[in-house]
Amino acid sequence: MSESKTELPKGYEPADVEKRWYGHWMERGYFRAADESEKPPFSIVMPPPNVTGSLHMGHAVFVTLQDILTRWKRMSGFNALWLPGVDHAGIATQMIVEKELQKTEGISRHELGREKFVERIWEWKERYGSRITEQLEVLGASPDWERERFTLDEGLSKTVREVFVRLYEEGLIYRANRLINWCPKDHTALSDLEVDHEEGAKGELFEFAYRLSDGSGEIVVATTRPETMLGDTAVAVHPDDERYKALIGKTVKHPFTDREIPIIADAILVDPAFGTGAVKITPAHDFNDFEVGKRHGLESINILTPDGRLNDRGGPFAGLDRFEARVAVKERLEELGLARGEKDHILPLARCQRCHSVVEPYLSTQWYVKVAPLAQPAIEAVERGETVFIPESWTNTYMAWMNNIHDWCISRQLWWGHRIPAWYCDGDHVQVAREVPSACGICGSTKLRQDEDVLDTWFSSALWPFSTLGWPEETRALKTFYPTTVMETGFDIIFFWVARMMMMGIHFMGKAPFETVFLHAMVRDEKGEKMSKTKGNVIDPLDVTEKYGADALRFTLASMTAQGRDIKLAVDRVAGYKAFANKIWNAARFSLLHLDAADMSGPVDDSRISDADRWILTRFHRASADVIAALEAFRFNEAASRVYQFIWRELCDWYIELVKPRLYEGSAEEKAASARVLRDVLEGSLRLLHPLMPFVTEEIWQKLPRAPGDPESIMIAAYPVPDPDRMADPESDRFDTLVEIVQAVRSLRVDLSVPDGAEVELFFDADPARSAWLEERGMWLERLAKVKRFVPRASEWPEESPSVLVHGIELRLPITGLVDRVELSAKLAKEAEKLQQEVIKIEKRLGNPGFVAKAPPEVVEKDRALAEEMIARLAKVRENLERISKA
RNA sequence: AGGCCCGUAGCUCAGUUGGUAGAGCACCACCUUGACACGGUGGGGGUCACUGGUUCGAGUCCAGCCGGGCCUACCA
Repeated sequence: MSESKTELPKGYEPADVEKRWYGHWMERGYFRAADESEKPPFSIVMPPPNVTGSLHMGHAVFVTLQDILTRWKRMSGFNALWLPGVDHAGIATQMIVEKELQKTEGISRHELGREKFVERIWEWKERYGSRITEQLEVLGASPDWERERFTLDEGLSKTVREVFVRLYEEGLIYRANRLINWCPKDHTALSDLEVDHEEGAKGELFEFAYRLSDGSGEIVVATTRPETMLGDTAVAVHPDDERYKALIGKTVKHPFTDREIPIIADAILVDPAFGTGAVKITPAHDFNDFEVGKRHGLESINILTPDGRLNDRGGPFAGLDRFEARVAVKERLEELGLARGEKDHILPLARCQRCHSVVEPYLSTQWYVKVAPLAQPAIEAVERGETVFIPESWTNTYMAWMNNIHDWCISRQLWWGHRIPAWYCDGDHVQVAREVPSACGICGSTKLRQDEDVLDTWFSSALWPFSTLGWPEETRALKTFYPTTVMETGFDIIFFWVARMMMMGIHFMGKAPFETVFLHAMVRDEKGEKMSKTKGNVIDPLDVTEKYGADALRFTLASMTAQGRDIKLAVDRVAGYKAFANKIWNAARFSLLHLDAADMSGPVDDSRISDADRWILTRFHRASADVIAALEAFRFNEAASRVYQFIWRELCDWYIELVKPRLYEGSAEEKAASARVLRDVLEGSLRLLHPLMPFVTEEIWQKLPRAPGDPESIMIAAYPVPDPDRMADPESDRFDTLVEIVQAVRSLRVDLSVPDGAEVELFFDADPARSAWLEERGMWLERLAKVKRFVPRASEWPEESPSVLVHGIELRLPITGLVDRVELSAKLAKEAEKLQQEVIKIEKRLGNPGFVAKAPPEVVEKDRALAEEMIARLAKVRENLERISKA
């Protein structure tokens, strides 16, 4: 890094700067957190991206927000840990490698065999598994990479086994044969959450008749899935339905099999008003029917194979795909004269979240977690505020889910994942163990085979906050960082992940895994539509970063993260914040031309600095306080806009202009004092901004003159600490008047068509004290408002000129021949009209006895003062108008 | 069916105990002044979806209503 203050390039170019600094930070180990420290702990565990993932805006959001929090806390004196990791992503990864295998070698995973196939996936992981984390680095992420974990690594696998065995021993994991959601394409069971319910798919309600066995007639049922009738084992009617009362207890004859099917009464399931009021019951292929089957002791007939074809219980339809069978069954029923018509019907469709196949309710034996006992403490933890959701409204969502939670199907018929630590002997005894058992614990048989299934990927994710810290070992890191401070993630995985971490964390650690859960919104395109490859509206973070820099993207995402709102990302915005980085860059370029003069000995000497210096110091401390308050409340957009407003509007637009007279024309002493303030405020601004824009701030910071004790990187410098005395400095507020006068004069110049370059005489009318005050500060008016002479009213007074009032000081410029009097009159008339309206409004309020009597005195007082000022201004504008139109 | 969120300037959005409606971009006019045209200065633009209520006072609280989005739910 160059130490010289030589000219910086004119524009800020992020590309090389970002790469350079990231490498430097890594080398110096700034991202590391200590297992033990004097400093208070702050911890975030990163939501592990899928090993198959490539960077998208969702990642960019979490990286941005978590990195902001981590950098801010690190700078604020915390032992800040951001623990990174990667998820093995069961189905997704297996599918990718399977596809690759098929493509390159033309063989299926079955042909290769389980062991070899899993080896292939590991090879794939070694080659491509670090891509996603490398992409996170581009954004400036500062997690402690040395602690990076993979959900399938040795340590975490051990945690998973330990948890599984303990839960099994506690009776909270069990095995059962029941209906589950089955994906016929992926050949695996799915949890309820992995099924998407599609709204309003077009289908039809098909009606057909079952003939009564005794030949006395028929009963008509309705279905959206005619093929399931092959597995029907009852027809249900409502017990009070007069139409069918006499039929209850009779049987019907199945047209394709020899089965006799009973007609039963079930008041829970049957709605007499829907369809025909008679319902075919297929316990093996419908969740409701399964319950009916249990109530009435019906047989469950599975008619499907795992890949969604009709099995040999499908009679003449065996071998057909389920959708082919649907058509075939209908046709056959029609041929038999049993069809009774069909109606259009909107039906909900359940689809596999991964492959979008229509999911089938399927009878099979799976492993489950009994969640109710785990959910209760997790509910209570939130109720008593041990864990807080932000935005708060997610609390309801969490509660609603937890209060109505179903057992969690955790076994998956995949090869990639944590294999279930259960073994079966030839005597069919089950043994769940931490290590491979040598013999059956019940019958002593040594012929053992391990359960073929693996665990739901989310099972290991649920353990993330403590598995990554070394549990079940009682590590120092675990002691220091658990419970974690913040969980920052997307609301879409509140059930998948957050709720389950809560349950597991409390169960195994005795404490909820995080103090605060901050849920960010989804990133959409600028029109508010979900980004998707098919729509072609995906904005690639890497493209954006390349073009505008990581700082600009981060700042954009932060400034758009308002609580509870989707992030509608417009690339224009990013361009705007690149301009912001450039603005700071140029402010630094300017400053560096003068900072050699800065007096760096000791603290800032208030007796030597100017009003403007005091003013900006106050502003800086106020801005710092606001930014910190915003970050503490997770109001990222507020933090961003406040620091933006300070740096651009207050520091660049005002202070840099205000400090110029002294830098250019001041005495050496004045120069030294003001340059010091300029350095301090710029340097402080960089620290304030650093968590949001880490790169440009470091690049500039390194070029500034060091104060004694400054560290070697802004990353490890202290975050600004607002000083209450500075914030409350009354001198600073008095200076606001000068700012307003500058604005008023500039405005007058435009009104009077004074050419930009022309210097003017400023006439003013004020009490003696303020006159003196103003004249002493003439240098600023000279430079900022291009005033060449101050003329108090006593000497001359341009009677014909329009005037303006600023805090009781009346200002006038001499009128010139260039003025367009018609235009100016119109403008003044409009202004008068506006003021008039305001005055009417305020006077009406003040005239209301209720207001004066009941409103707080200070509010009334404020209004009175306001009315007075408005009236005075109105009078002035009217006078001006009269003078202008007369002349 | 139940729940949640949103509707404020042309666009994207702020607006935290109710007290003179804000920002960024876009737009108009002027300015290449010795940090920056990724810039400067000055402007225009809103009946805060709608209807009631509470209140001296409502963008802000309450009720209702319209419009948009999302989540949960086993209707054959």
